[in-house]
Amino acid sequence: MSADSLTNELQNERQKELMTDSCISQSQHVKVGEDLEPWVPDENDPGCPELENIFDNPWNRGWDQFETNATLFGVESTLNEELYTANLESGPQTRELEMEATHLAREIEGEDTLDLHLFEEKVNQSGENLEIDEETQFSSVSRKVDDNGCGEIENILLDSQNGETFGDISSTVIGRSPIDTIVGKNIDGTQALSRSSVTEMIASLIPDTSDDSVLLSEVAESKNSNSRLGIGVKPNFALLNGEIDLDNLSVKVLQETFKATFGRETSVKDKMWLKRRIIMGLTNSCDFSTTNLLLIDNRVVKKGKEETRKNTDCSVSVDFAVTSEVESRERHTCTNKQNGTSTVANGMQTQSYFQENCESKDAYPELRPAKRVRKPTKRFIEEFSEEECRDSGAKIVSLVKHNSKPSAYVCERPVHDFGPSSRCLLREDSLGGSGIQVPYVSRIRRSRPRENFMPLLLLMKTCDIVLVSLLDGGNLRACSCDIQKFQSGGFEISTSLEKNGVSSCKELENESENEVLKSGMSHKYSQEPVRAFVIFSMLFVQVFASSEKRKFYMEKKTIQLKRDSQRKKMRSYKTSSDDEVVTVPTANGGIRRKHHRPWSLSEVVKLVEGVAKYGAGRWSEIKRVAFSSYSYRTSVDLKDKWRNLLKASLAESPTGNGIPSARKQASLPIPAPILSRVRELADTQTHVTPILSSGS
DNA sequence: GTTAGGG
DNA sequence: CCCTAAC
Repeated sequence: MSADSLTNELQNERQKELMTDSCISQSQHVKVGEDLEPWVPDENDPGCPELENIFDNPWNRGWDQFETNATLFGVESTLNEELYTANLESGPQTRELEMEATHLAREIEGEDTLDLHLFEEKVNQSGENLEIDEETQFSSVSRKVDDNGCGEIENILLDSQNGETFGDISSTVIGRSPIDTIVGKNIDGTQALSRSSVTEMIASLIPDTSDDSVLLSEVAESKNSNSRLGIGVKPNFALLNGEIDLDNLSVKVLQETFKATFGRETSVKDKMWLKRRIIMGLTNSCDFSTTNLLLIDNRVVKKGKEETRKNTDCSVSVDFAVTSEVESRERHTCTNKQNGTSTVANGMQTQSYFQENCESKDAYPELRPAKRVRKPTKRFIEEFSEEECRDSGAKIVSLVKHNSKPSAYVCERPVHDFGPSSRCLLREDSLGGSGIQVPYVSRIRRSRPRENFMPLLLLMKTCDIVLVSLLDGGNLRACSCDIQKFQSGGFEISTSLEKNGVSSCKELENESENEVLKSGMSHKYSQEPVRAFVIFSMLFVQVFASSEKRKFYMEKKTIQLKRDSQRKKMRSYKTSSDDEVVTVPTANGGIRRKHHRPWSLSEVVKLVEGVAKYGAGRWSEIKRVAFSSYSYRTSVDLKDKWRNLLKASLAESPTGNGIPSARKQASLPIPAPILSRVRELADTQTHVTPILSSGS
């Protein structure tokens, strides 16, 4: 076959491929553009065996495949329905289970949805008019649904571009329920913020939109599902009530804690993993043991006996302190668990504690993610947070909107409130030009979460109540606030944002945006403001700010701290973290390695001495002996530093001729004597293994 | 849990 | 300084 014929062949082939139906039709002289008529089956023709739904046809009604099989072919069916379906055992529990199932079903069917489209469907069904503009209805991306796990990234993205993006969203959100959840814990068992006071507080916080009333009434009106909620196996966070440092726990204990937290065993031995999971679990779970009042996702959840309703008409002043971030993550685990453990069908008595957290999502099927997707790497998140840090230059407190009524204050607390590293930060770019300022959240570095988490945990424990705003998914922040007395007119917000080293937001990855934190410290309710640990959504703040209907007069105000005792407590907590988090802005504008801590000469000397004493490689030993007071220097750090020293010593004077390295001195130059000592040690100690032989 | 080595 | 395989 010649090359030409081959190409011809190919061309023909290609032409055939490119032939369209119309081309073919034309070639066969079929009229192009002829009106098409639908095919109608012949009325008297029963035999269309290829048609779908053949059994739906009238002439097939009542056709029994088994019967036909038996008569025609003499085949008896052995089908046993029970082989494929579970028989419900009738017993004492069945009744309850059925009732619960019915209840759940009713709830699911009756529940308001937060998904715009489902909402639309519902409204359409009920024949009402949906008063949402088309743009919102069809064009807006529904941020509520985090169905692929990317919402998190998205939230981070959103976070960094609040200004542009949020305006859009907030309008959508206002159309829905602005606040989803509040969680309160009563203080001494007799006095607690009542539902209504909480509701009022939220009512005050939320801008007036037509939907608010609906929502709030819903919040106020305790759902009758409460009874179901108190039961079941709860995570035992009593384990975490004391001053337990997760870092000091062994893997075994961590595993036990994990079990207590999640209600299941784990074989994972990775400490860090365990710690993170536990922390997450803690963050996300409801511990009813110390909580009398919970509002979860539009529902008031009450524990045990009736809570008192004393403070119905007190007003609230929120004093935002400490901000940190809670990133939403892995809430899917939660839902999955829920599906597995608390369905009625499996007859399990154990209700997963996820029940509380997730059942609401059952009511919102749209909230249930389809599948889990890999979460962004820590590096990714970190890079993002770095960008964010640069972008939104943190400012110290600021004013917000002005209006006739000075009802809200932005307050700044003394920096020393929660320790030396405290800072008051707000970001001003977050609210789409509304002018309000949002707490600036410092995202923290990837490792050593413990330093950040424990203070947060402890802070939380010093709080009297825990408020969780569950708005839209994702971007949650946590802070602690003082809530003061209510006045009829409104409320006071005094905001002070402090970074009290509680920056381990990342570790608090909230598996679900609608989760509950507890506060474990009981506190007498007195004239003092109630301390609240607040987790709020950035979107909430957005909504809050973007409403023109309710205006707030915010003013900068510094208040005196009232809680010396607490401060003392915090201070004592503080001592445990002797290594404060450092971010070093460099001269050329960037941010340096977040935790760069230059080695001091004395440290180097200590290290060299340590190596001389114990030998290179006994890093943990050296760490224990010589660096016990330097908690930020890990054995790995020592090893790294020694490696660098060795490199430096070799580069500096490989043969003692003292040629300075071409590499410029990044930090302080190591004195030659030390370097020579390093070399000396290296020589004497690495008799067998040649160190860094690759370089020479 | 610690260390080595790559990044 | 971080990460992680390997010990």
